[in-house]
Amino acid sequence: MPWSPEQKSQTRQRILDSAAALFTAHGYDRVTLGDVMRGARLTHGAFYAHFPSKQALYAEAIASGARHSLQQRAALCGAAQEPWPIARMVQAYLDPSHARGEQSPCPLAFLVTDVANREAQVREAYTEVFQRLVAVLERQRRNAGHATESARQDALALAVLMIGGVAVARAVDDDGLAEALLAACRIQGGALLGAGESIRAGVDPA
Amino acid sequence: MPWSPEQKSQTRQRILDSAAALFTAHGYDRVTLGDVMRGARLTHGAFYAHFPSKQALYAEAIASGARHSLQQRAALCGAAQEPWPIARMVQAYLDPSHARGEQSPCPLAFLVTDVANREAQVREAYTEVFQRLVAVLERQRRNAGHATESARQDALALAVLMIGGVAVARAVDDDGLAEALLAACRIQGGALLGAGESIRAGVDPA
DNA sequence: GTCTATAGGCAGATAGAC
DNA sequence: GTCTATCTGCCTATAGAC
Repeated sequence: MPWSPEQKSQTRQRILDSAAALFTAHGYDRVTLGDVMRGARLTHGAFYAHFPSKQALYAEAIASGARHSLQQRAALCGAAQEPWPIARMVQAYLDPSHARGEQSPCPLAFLVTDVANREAQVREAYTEVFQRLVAVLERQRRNAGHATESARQDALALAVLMIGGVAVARAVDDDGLAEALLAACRIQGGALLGAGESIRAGVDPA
Repeated sequence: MPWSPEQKSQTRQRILDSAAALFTAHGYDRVTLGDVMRGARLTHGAFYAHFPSKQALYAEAIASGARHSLQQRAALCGAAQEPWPIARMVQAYLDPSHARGEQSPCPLAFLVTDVANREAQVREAYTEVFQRLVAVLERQRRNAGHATESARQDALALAVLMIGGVAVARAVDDDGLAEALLAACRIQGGALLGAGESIRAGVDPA
């Protein structure tokens, strides 16, 4: 059975997709290479023809998974939408369905803690995707007429609110609490984005 | 060599302290029972005289560690301090030294992701401590004259900002970025607490 | 490139002497 | 209660046939 060069890269991509889904859902240590390869419809022996180690796969899976997740979420809130497509993206990010792991969840939130103290490769991948998210949020603030420094501060706080909100919602063992907490983040996030009256729901931050 | 009843509970506490420190720093899977027992100056064989399983130890370590961490942080910002001791506590929580793991770090932030999808025991422990933190923040808002519902929303968002801020700062591979992000959270957290002019540092949100 | 088989190591849990 | 020794199973990584 011959193998075309593009067939290999397709297989590689299948492994990567399987890895992104599994790692994001369960964390690095609770996923075995056997699980990943099974998800890619292969056996574990074939792994090392595509990646040098589990750690390397993890780093690539984070990069690939986060890009895919953010792009999809951005696409869902289409560029051709109303006044603030980014505000809608933030709301979608903080939706309970995302915290439950539906619709290609974001490794940034699902793996925050899992990444700490891990090899340089992994943390670099995480950092790069995080910077990308912050940049998107920051541009939105600058376009709304805010000073560069202030826009960056708001963007950083908003990114933390998004990631932290989903992460804590997932950690907590009480659906009602999780939803209340996500709602609070959506409101606070809306305020931070300056979406103002059109999104806020009757809060009064004094 | 005889053993008094209180000597056993002292030993148990040593194990618990060792476990809290190690789990918080490295996460559940990267810590072995051998590590924990070594930290308590015992050998691994003695473990099961005190706890039924590693998971049970983890749950207790989270509860004990978080209580200890929050109490200590609250104590550091003494009850006899200026107008808003809680505002000071929030600032201390979001200090880079905390994110670096100094001064008995908070499992709530260091283990957010590590706890997801784990046994009921573990998530219950996490949830209970989280509720405790939110309650403290919420009372502060109510005492400041805010409506109950609004106070709870603000408290939830603030808790997420604290936990998420420290977690992301730890995940990221860039000290400058980590500090900028923590600073943004401190400012945003100060605003959320209504600490206003006395803590804010020249930001203009609007 | 993919398979089966296995090397090699590690860690949770248990047994039994003291 | 604490120790040493061991059982047991799992997982990363490699070897070698196809």
